[in-house]
Amino acid sequence: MIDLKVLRENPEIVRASQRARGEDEAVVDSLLSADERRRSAISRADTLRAEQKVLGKEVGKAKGDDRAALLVKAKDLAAEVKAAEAEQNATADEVNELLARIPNLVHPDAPVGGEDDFVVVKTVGTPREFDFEPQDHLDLGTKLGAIDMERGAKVGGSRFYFLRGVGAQLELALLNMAAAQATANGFELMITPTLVRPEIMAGTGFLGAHSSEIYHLPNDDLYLVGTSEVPLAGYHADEILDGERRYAGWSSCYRREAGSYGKDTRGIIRVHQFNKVEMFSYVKPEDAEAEHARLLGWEEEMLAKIEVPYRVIDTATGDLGTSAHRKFDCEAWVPTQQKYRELTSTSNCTTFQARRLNVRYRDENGKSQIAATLNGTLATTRWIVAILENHQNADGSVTIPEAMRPFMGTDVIKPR
RNA sequence: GGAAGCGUGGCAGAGCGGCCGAAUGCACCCGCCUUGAAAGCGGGAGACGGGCAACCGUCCGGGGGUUCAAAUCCCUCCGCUUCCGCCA
Repeated sequence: MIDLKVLRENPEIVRASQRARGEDEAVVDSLLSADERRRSAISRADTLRAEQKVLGKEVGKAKGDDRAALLVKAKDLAAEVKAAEAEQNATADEVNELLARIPNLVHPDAPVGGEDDFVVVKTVGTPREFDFEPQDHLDLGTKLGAIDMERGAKVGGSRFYFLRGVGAQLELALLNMAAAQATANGFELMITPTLVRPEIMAGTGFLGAHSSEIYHLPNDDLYLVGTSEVPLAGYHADEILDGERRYAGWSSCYRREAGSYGKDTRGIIRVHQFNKVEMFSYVKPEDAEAEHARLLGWEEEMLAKIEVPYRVIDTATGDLGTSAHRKFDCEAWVPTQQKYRELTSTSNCTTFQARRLNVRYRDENGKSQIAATLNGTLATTRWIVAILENHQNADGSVTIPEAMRPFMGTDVIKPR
């Protein structure tokens, strides 16, 4: 949630952010008035409660007729307090409900617009010229005995797959390489729960506009996570940290992909379940922007290791997640699509998630402050697409990028 | 799945319906003492909300109830522990 103080002192910032996202601006004024009513309700209830406290003590001391008379007064006051508290709760609920509808404030430098209005920050490497007709990742993967889509569908339905043999090895090599890099860079490796409680899912901002993306188990009221960002953000909920923290979460991720019918139906680009190593940082708000640049740097370090051409984009405001202040994606070149496709995504969520989840840190003066959270992808199953297609050879074999060989144990994988 | 018990401040751990935001110990901070430290002595220190402030209010797992008054009594949900059963 956003900071109410910012809203009170600078509502125009919030309005501008809403405009940039293409979201409702009127909610800002509704919230301002609800906040005003809430504060006066608090003040009324506080005053009455203070009176009640004093009177209650007198009742305790009084005897006989005095006591009876005081009791009558106290009963009336109790009724007033109850009414005032009801008003306080009602206005607080109203504020919270409106607050929950406002996504994070966007970064002033983020490009304004929709999905296609991103800005290319840079392009690294050049797409390879093939002297043969390149195969797509599914043809390659099938012939290599790496991907079994048909049986995936038989067992789990559409958008499910088996990684087998060298495919499974390739994924483990990739994720292990990511885990090793993260550890070397000071991240603590974490294997997280992939089912979480509603408060945690809501706290990370995924139960708002994008809730249809999320699997829910109604019998247990648990949600399947679409990224280990969710459990890692919840990890320190209701805690006060004594410094910054960096975690690398390894988990399976589950996405319903509702509303993407017909999109990327071939292969493992868009699937219901995949694995991912995700970086997650807790830092002071003033360090968040610098941390965001560092996360992007570590993503690029990983991309360099798989030796594929890629570009970095600054995502447009309309395409930001609820919690994101700014987002950079790294997109790898996919030869058979003649397109760049997203491999990583790093978001600066500023204090938005931490405020909902009540994650704080102790500042130099010993005061508690809301922390900032950031996340960024280090590797996912989808990376296999880029590796297979970019490093394929005319005979259908695939050369393993040098940095991955120690993790893979071989230089090349061949059709069976 | 059944049964019982428990959930209090950074940690441990007291707590009679009003004198409880809460004893005590440890840890922490500041003094004194000491060449320095430890010990000892004295003092300080929770979180959140409202207010320019003095100050006021809220918070004893969450929510609801009883009562003039709830950490304390009742209901409910969540979590933890133990025992039994079942399954891996």
